[in-house]
Amino acid sequence: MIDLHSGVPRHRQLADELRARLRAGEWAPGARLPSETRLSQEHGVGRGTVRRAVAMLRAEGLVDVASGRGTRVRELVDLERVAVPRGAVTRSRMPTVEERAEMDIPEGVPVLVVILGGRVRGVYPADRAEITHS
Amino acid sequence: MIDLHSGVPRHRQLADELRARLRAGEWAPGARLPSETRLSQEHGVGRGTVRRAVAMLRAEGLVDVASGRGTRVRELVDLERVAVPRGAVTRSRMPTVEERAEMDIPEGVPVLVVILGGRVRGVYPADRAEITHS
DNA sequence: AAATATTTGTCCGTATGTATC
DNA sequence: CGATACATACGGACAAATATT
Repeated sequence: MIDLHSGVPRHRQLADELRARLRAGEWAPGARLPSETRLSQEHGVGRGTVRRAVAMLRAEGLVDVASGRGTRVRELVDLERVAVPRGAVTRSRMPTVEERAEMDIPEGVPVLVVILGGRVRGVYPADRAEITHS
Repeated sequence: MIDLHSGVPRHRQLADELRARLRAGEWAPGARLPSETRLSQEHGVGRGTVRRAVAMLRAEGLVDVASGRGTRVRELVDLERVAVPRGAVTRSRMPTVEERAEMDIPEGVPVLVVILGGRVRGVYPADRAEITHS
């Protein structure tokens, strides 16, 4: 329940609640969450506030949102194993807009950057790849 | 210049412009960008639109925003080297809210997750650590 | 130290557009 | 085609944090 006088922003309270319910498995991967309008009515907040809450979950990589189709729990795919040799260095960061477009990386998904000999040897979306050290 | 009829959302156009100016080095790390009100006036868009644009840059890890203090270019710190043995696996994802609070991870910064023998051996903020394979 | 100005944060209502069912 | 659902954008109003005078 959202407390209007707790000092905690309403969109944050709503995000916290939805996150907890997601973790509890209330919605299976691929399942749809209630619409923004519905959440707005049920929680007694404006739709803008709902959108801010959902935006947080998106940035955390928990859900996918598509226009006209609703908000869905992100489905996990098997990770491709990328083997790297000794001496390689792995970093991570958020993708550039160009990378997101070219590699079709959804919101809230970082990239793994493999560096060897000071040179970038590969950039991999973290929702589809993991680095193994051989 | 923002084109009202290009079909590209205005907050995206503004984010693109600011990102380009950031890349060009117009503001040094730690320097302040113009205030939201100023950007709003200069570009002829509402403040809400400016905030959405800046929110994109935040999610990309490019800037830090603090209430009353403005928007600043994120400063890069030296990366701590975390050495992992052969057979280790490295993944990346966005941190949970708990991790963000406990480890003081800013917006737009993923975590590196090191797994060994199927068990999580470490979680490191990607703006302060890199994985080396020894 | 105190008052004032600036700057970001929150939230609402409203309107319109676009995508999907 | 209509109904539903998300996307964009504005304006207004305060609140809270910080900076300035």
